[in-house]
Amino acid sequence: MRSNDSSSRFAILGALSLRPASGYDIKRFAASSIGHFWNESYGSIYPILKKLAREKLVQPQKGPQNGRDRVVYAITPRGEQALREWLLQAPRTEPFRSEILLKLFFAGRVAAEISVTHVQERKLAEQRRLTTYAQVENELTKQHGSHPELPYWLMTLNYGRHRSEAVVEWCNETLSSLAKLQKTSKQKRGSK
Amino acid sequence: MRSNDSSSRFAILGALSLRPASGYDIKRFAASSIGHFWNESYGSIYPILKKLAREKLVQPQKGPQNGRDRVVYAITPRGEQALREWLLQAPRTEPFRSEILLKLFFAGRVAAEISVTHVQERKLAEQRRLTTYAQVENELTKQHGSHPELPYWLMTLNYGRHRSEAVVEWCNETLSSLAKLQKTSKQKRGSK
DNA sequence: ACTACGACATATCATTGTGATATATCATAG
DNA sequence: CTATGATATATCACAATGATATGTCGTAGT
Repeated sequence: MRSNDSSSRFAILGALSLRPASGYDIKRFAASSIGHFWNESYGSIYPILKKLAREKLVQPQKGPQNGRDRVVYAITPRGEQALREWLLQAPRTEPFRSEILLKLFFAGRVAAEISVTHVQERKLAEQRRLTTYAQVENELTKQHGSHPELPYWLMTLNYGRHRSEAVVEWCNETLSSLAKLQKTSKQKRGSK
Repeated sequence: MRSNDSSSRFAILGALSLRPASGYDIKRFAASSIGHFWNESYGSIYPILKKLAREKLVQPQKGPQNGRDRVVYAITPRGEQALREWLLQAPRTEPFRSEILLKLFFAGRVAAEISVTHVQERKLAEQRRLTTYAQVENELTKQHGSHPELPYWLMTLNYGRHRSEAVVEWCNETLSSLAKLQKTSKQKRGSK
């Protein structure tokens, strides 16, 4: 029955609590701001917006706003209330599904070099993320240095930083483990 | 068109590459072994098993095996080949959707105490995970100390350890940030 | 001998989300 | 004046979840 606990609707409601926006705007907001830890696809945004409108949690603003085919939604007081109520609930434990770990678990079936490549690529990706986080933090503090919500934004950024650093560290350890595995398997082949 | 790239089918194929198993067995395997980083639900396991059987990547073994309504599947050589091919492909970057971060991003709308509670609970959960990982590592090295794939299993465990440690560290930093926020907001209320 | 319970086993379904693609408009650079 | 790229909404097949239904079997307790 409970069809109102989807977190997506609250991500959208949250975006609208910052400023009125169209589905397209929300997608771009999701891609930039909260995009580091939250994704929304058009496939959910537009249906959810209509649903929220039916429930009077958001209001489509009048008329074609630009001449464009643009529907801008604004959050209603009821919507803000719903958002606050959701914020009170304990967040769900995030589902954790890692394909690289799944492959590593079964990696005995292929050459160790394969895993080395995968781990190296992952390491690079996380390092790129780290530089992105640093840039975002810089711009954020410059442009919104006194915004009252800045501390919260920095907390989410800090999460990403810790996470990526941990993954890089893990990559290093894993690469050295894999190197050892390669050595011993070469020894075996050599002694045959 | 490409309907053969679902990772779930390879998780199942991987499980069957260890030993023949029923859908129920696979679910239990997923819940224990790879369960720390991979979940499978009955809703995918049974349909996928049938699909894999149609594609001759697995073979249902003959007859009711126990008197029970049990269908045990074994991987075929073609299935092992498909598994190895999948292992060669670069793993997808794991989708990262964190509800606690989403709530934190919008947490300015509610009292800081709310966020404190959420973060504390998360910290406890990660600490519980860490003790679990330690136990699993212990049992694994005791019971399969010389298993050739043990190093790979330990790599996946090590990932979980790094990740949870990073989250605990983040929780500590976040809790102290939140404490500061509470102080300053009390000051404001006091000076009014 | 009976029965309640928990483990075993498969199946199904509504809901949620993704990612790709289709369609169309508008601004602007060449 | 036309090609391109940003803006904007919509749709769909596919994937996955998680809850629930249905039933069997072994066995512990009475």
